[in-house]
Amino acid sequence: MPTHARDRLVAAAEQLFYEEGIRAVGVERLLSVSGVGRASFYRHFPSKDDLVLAMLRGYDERFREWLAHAVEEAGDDPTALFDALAERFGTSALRGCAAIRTMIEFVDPDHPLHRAAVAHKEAVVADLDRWLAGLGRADHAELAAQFLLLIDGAIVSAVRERGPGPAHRAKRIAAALLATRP
Amino acid sequence: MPTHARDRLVAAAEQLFYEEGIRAVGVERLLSVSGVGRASFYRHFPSKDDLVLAMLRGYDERFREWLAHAVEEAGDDPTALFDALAERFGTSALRGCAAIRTMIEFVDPDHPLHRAAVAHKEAVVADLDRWLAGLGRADHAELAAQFLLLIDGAIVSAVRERGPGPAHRAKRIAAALLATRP
DNA sequence: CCCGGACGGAACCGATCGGTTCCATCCGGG
DNA sequence: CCCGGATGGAACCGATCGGTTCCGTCCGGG
Repeated sequence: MPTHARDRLVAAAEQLFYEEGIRAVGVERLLSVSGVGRASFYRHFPSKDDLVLAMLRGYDERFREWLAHAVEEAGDDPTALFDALAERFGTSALRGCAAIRTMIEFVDPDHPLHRAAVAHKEAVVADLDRWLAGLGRADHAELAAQFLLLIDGAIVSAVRERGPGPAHRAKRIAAALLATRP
Repeated sequence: MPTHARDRLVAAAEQLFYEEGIRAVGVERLLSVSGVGRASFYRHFPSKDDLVLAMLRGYDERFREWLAHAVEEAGDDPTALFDALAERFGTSALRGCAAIRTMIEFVDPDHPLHRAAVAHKEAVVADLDRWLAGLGRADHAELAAQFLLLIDGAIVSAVRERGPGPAHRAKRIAAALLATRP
């Protein structure tokens, strides 16, 4: 339990936006769940969108760190990320990826929140590219894009299927891609 | 230009919900764009959600027909669907897949609109399964699920990348999958 | 010609939206 | 001890939300 109002707001935002959607959650709910006063909200964030932005920043940081840890733990095997994904899919109420959902809820490509979500995905693909290049693959750039396509496909599939199935499926595809020489 | 109020409403719904999102478009906008009176709206649809449902039904029908046509035209080659996808991605403002977006905007798995979107995806995977089984693949079920994962991954990628790139990427992956003997 | 169904316009409803303002309180450091 | 910054509560704002109701009009078939 964070003590500062700002931290409590971000925590409530992460939970509520993830479970119900951004447009679906009003400021009122955020206040009652976080226990923060209305005035304090707008002292810390000029608008609701800025809170969403803060939530996205935290998501970007945690998710990529989590991914990197999974890959590193497996001896720099990028396909290990799908095992980590499978584990995550197995837990309770999966609701997809915060960035994908933001990208889709704010579908206008010029919207700041859409752009922030896109930036997260581009950062992930850059991470993937580094790991795949580390494997000595000449086609690391294409592979990185393919891996992100598999990750996003697995996430969307998992929202509807529930369970680790889509992650295993994506891993099998990824392994097949790595098995073919470039 | 459909003459009947109901058809005009569905047409406006398809356009507006696709371009801006379901929650983002109020009944007011639907009325002014369609030129339908408020009373007529609720004469044809008990609620806004029912209009969304009607829109989804139309999307399911058209999209699957379009997919089937693309596959059939290529001599029953299922990977041809990615070429059709690439063509679609190349045009103007791609905003993703109506079903994925509905599934994500109404993320509660028990919500009728979420369920309807899931049903569409399950119908697509059933179509894929038939085509792949027609190829004589023993692993047609797994392949069908993999193909849908690739389709959804390509769509999500395309929302952020714009252009046919993700579709070509997905096709290359699909071809690699078909190249490996089961 | 006239009747009835389909329709559009507008007023209206309570609820909620995101956001502003004022005020009382609480708490820690000087 | 006391001051100041951070806070929570509540009233209030205009706008919009989804939905209901009534009424005048238009148009085609009997």
